[in-house]
Amino acid sequence: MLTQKGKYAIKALVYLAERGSLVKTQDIADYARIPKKFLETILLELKRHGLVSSVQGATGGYILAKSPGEINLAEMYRLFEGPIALISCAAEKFYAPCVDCHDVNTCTLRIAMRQVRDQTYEALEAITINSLARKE
Amino acid sequence: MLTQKGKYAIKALVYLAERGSLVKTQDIADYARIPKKFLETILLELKRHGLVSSVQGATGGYILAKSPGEINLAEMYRLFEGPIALISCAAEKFYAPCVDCHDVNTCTLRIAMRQVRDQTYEALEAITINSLARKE
DNA sequence: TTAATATTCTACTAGTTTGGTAGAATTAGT
DNA sequence: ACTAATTCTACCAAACTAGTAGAATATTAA
Repeated sequence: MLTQKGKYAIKALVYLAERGSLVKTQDIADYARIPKKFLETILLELKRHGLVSSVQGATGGYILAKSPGEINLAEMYRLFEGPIALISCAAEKFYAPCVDCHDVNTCTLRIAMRQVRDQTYEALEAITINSLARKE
Repeated sequence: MLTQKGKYAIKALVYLAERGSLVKTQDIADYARIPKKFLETILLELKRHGLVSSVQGATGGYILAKSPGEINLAEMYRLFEGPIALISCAAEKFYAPCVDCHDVNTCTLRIAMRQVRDQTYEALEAITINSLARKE
């Protein structure tokens, strides 16, 4: 399951994609029903990762820094949740060997979990912020 | 990511499948490198769910209660980790509506996450304890 | 019948993660 | 200068994770 934080991050990006221009934190919080203070920390994190950019001051706010079609949920998952794989030795970006594994190369669980990861990755990668945004 | 507990549970079942007869907790713990006391609680949980059965006393131990081909990782995931879906409103067995959702029927995130769930489910369901066991 | 060895059961615990909040500092438009 | 926004650091309660402790019970073998 996604954390609330990860879910909020996705919803915030989708709303920014729908608006397409500078949006105040308060507006996002109201629309997506996210506690404003919590949303602030999430937006800062998104900014640090280059997904949004901000304008300071009284007329400031946030705006997408990348095309919404270029942000997919596999990337988002990794940012907020960590490895897509269910065990670290089956991960692509977060690979780490199992401590309790006898032989990494012949571990049947690792091989099976790698296939699960690949399937899940494909599904997540196919979903972009743009595909989630409501266009009218 | 799987919890250690869930991973241990799978490894224990796989080892029981490989042995095919009554096995002492200590043997499983040694082979699968699981803290024995922790493994005890896991085996009890597996027993309560009908996946293993036990024999008490000095020559006791655990044995699979179902055919290893009939236990798949989707079932195991649900027992030890919860919903396969990444958000509860996209879950099949653990469905729960989102508090912060505007309209469940048109929520684009729910629809997309349902596809992710379906893909992941298919992959997990295809893996059985038998397919993970090493036969010689 | 008693010692040995196994499962069973309940409770506890240290550490980490989650889902936030508080409050002050900074920035920019009017 | 005032107002309203972002930025930054620190904090916190509750839940979850990964176990451990210890006693009770069941069975076998001597």
